[in-house]
Amino acid sequence: MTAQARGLHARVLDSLGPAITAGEYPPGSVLRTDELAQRFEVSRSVMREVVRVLESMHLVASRRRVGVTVLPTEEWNVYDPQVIRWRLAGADRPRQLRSLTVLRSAVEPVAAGLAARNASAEQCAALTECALGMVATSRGRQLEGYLVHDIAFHRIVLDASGNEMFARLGDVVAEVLAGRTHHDVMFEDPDPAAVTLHVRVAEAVREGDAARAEALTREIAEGALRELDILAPPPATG
Amino acid sequence: MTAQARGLHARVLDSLGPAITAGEYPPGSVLRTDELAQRFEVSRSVMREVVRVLESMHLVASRRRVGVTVLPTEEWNVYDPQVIRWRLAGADRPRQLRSLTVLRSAVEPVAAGLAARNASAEQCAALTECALGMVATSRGRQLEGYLVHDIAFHRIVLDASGNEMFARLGDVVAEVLAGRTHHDVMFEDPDPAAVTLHVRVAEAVREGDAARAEALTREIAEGALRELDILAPPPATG
DNA sequence: TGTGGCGCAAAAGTCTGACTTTTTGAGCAC
DNA sequence: GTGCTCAAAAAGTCAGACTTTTGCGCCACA
Repeated sequence: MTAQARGLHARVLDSLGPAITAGEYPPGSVLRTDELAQRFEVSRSVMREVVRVLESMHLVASRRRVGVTVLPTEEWNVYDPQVIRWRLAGADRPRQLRSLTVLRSAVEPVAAGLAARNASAEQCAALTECALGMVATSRGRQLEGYLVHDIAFHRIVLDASGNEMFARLGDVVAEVLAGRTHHDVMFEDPDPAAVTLHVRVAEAVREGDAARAEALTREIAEGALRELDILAPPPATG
Repeated sequence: MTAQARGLHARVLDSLGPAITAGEYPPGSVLRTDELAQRFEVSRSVMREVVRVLESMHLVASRRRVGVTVLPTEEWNVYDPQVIRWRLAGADRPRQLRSLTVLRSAVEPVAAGLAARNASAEQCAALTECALGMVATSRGRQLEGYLVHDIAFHRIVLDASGNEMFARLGDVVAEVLAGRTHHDVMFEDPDPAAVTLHVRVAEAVREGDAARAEALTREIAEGALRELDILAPPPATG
C-alpha cells in the first residue's frame, strides 16, 4: 500500500534499520558492507549509502579493517522520526510508547501555555473546531474519527506554541495517539473527562489564559499516563 | 584541533550541512550532485553519500530529473544533534538558543521529578557533588569550572529520570549551557540564586521529594529564560 | 617466557565509467 | 488549445580497480 517501488536504497534501509532497532543485531555486532550487499542483493554503492545513513542516525559506526559495528542504544538518535517509527513497529513498542508519552507530558503543557499567548485567530478557530469534532465522535465507537480530531488538536497546540522544537513533535504525538488507538486495547469510547478537558483547553487558549491552558493540558497528560499504567504497567510495579 | 583528516565524506558533509542550515541555499534551491561533486573536488560516490545523509536529515530531497532540492525549515530534523550543532554555529544561533532553552524549561522540571523517584544512591551522590562544585566555583570568575559542574549536574538529572528521551537531551543542554557561557556576554559570576536552587534540587532528589525537585527545577528554568530575555530579547517586545 | 616491532591482509574509503530509470518539458499533431 | 510522443536531463544502479587505514599474527630479541 504505502510503497514497495521506492528505489533499492529505501527498501534496504527499511529492512536493515528495523532489524537493528529491534535488536536482531545486538550492540557490538559487526557487519561487513560487502556481505550485507550480497545478502540484500544490491551493489556495494547502494549498501554503502545505506550504511552511511544508519551511521548518521548513530545506529552503527563504520571503521576500517573492523567493519560496521552496531552501537548501544544510548547512542541512537532516538528523536529521529525514522528511528521512532522503526522502534514503534518493533518489539519494544510498549517501552517506546511510554517514553514518548512521558515526553509529551512534559512538553505539551508548556506548549499549551505558549499557545495561549501566541495562537492566531485562525489557530484558535481550528482548535475549537477540533475540540467540537472530538465531542461529536466521542460516543458510538467512532474511534477513527475521534483520532483524527485528537491528532489535529495536539498538532495545532504544538504549532501555535511558536516554538520550533515543540512544533516538530507533532508527528511523534500523532504516532503515539495512533498507536494507542490501533494497537493497544481500546474497545471503549474515549474517556469523557479527557474530551471535556480538550474543550476547556481550546477555551483557555482562545481567551489567552496561559496558566489555565497549561494546567488543563497537564491534566490531559496525567490522564494519558494513568491510562498507560493500566494498559501496560511499567517494569517496577508497587 | 577537533579534526581535519576525517575522510572526504565527513569533510564535505561538515561543509555543505552548515551552508544549508545557515540558509546559504534557501529552501527551494536546486543543486545537482555532479556539480556539487565538482565544486568540492570529490567523486560522485562521495557526494552521493553526503546527499543521502542530508536527505535522511530532511534538509534536502533528491528527485530524478530535478536534482537535490533544499527543503523548508519546517521539514528539517531539528532534533538531530548534528543539525543542532550546525545551527548553533551559524547565524540564527540566538533563535536556536531560545528554542532549546524553552524546550529545557519544559523537560527538565519533569525529569527532575522523575529523578527524585528513580535516582540511584550513586546518582544522588554525584548530584550533590556537582552542586557543591557549583558553589565552590560560583565566585571569582571561575566560569569554566562552574560550567563543567553545571553541565554535569543537568546531565545527571536527565539520566536519573530513567526516561530515554530525556537522557538523550543531555548533549543539547550541554551545548546550550556552553553557548551561554562562551558566546553570550557573561562577565559576571553566575546568579547566586541559581546556585542555591541547584543545591536545593540535589537535596530534593536525595530525599525523594518529586514535587519539590520539579518546582525548584522550574525556578531554575524560569531564571534561564529571564536571563535570555535580557541578553537577547525575543522578536516581539512589549 | 614475555615484549616489542614488522609486515600482511582485511575491510572501508575512493574513484571512474558505463548503463538504467524516471520524469519533465518541448515540440508536434490533431 | 489540448493531448500525445519523444528526447534529454538528472538521479539511481552497477561493476571493478585502486588506496588507505589498522588490527593482529608472527617473529626476533631480551
